[in-house]
Amino acid sequence: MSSNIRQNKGNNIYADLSDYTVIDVETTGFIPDYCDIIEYGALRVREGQVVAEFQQLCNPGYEIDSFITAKTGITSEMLKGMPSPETVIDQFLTFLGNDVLVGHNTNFDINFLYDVSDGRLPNDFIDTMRYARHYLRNLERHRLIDLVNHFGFDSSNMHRSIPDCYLTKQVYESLLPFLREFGPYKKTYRSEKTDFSLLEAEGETDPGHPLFGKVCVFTGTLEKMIRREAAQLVVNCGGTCENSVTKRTNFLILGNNDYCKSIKDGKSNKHKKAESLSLAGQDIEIIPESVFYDLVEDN
DNA sequence: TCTCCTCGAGATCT
DNA sequence: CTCGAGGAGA
Repeated sequence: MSSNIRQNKGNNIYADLSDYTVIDVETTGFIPDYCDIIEYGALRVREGQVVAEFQQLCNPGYEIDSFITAKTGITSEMLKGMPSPETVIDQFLTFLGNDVLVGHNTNFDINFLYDVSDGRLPNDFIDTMRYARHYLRNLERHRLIDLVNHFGFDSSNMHRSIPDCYLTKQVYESLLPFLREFGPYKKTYRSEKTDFSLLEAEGETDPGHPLFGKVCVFTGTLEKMIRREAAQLVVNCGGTCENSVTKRTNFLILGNNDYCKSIKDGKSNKHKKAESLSLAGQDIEIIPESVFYDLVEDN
């Protein structure tokens, strides 16, 4: 089974559910083409309560690597006499039924299950990692362990399928309030991402602040935050943000543009335009990101 | 101005 | 894989 064509896979969805099934599989490695499931795990949830569990160790037919044993605690010895992954998949699919499947980095589990079931896995699924990356942007990392710690759950018993399913359920429930408040993530184009005109100041603005009444424009990738967050800081100081350098522009904030292949001399088109406007006498300053943060914090 | 495209960076699962 | 960024083209 080719791993990059999984036509009948379900969709990765945003949904506020109380009936679903949590899944987690342990495997011999990352790549479905070369690795196998060694443990199935699932929890059927109805009205928010676990009403059934499915747990089964499987023997892939070869010794498993020591680093898998170190990670999961599953040894080759434990798998002796266990059924093969292929002989368990039908029971597992029956357990899943038509439920939406909840997991952490669910694509990983789905791809293994899809392949071993020969494509009989059309269930839509929910990925708590994706939710967390969207709603908990301030977290440095979004591994299951990071979310478990963030929400204050007990992480002492991780890396087997059933305990991880329970933790994933708790994490999903903890992320639902964010979904309710902010709505599902929508793929947005720049027009929405960078429409800063609707931003309102959080708190009082200081007319004496250097950014008060000033028009700011960003170029390049900011190191410390996305543009919308930086734009909010500007608005909090009484300034506004726009998307292109014009005769109104007072500050151009330079992010990192190293990656951009089309920029050959280290300066973006916005940068060049700002320089020419500056030479023409316009009140425009070109400042690096670090200076920008000093400015907005100066209040 | 708005939409579509491409590119590079970074992250998660065992 | 997803996401944010600039740029082309309408």
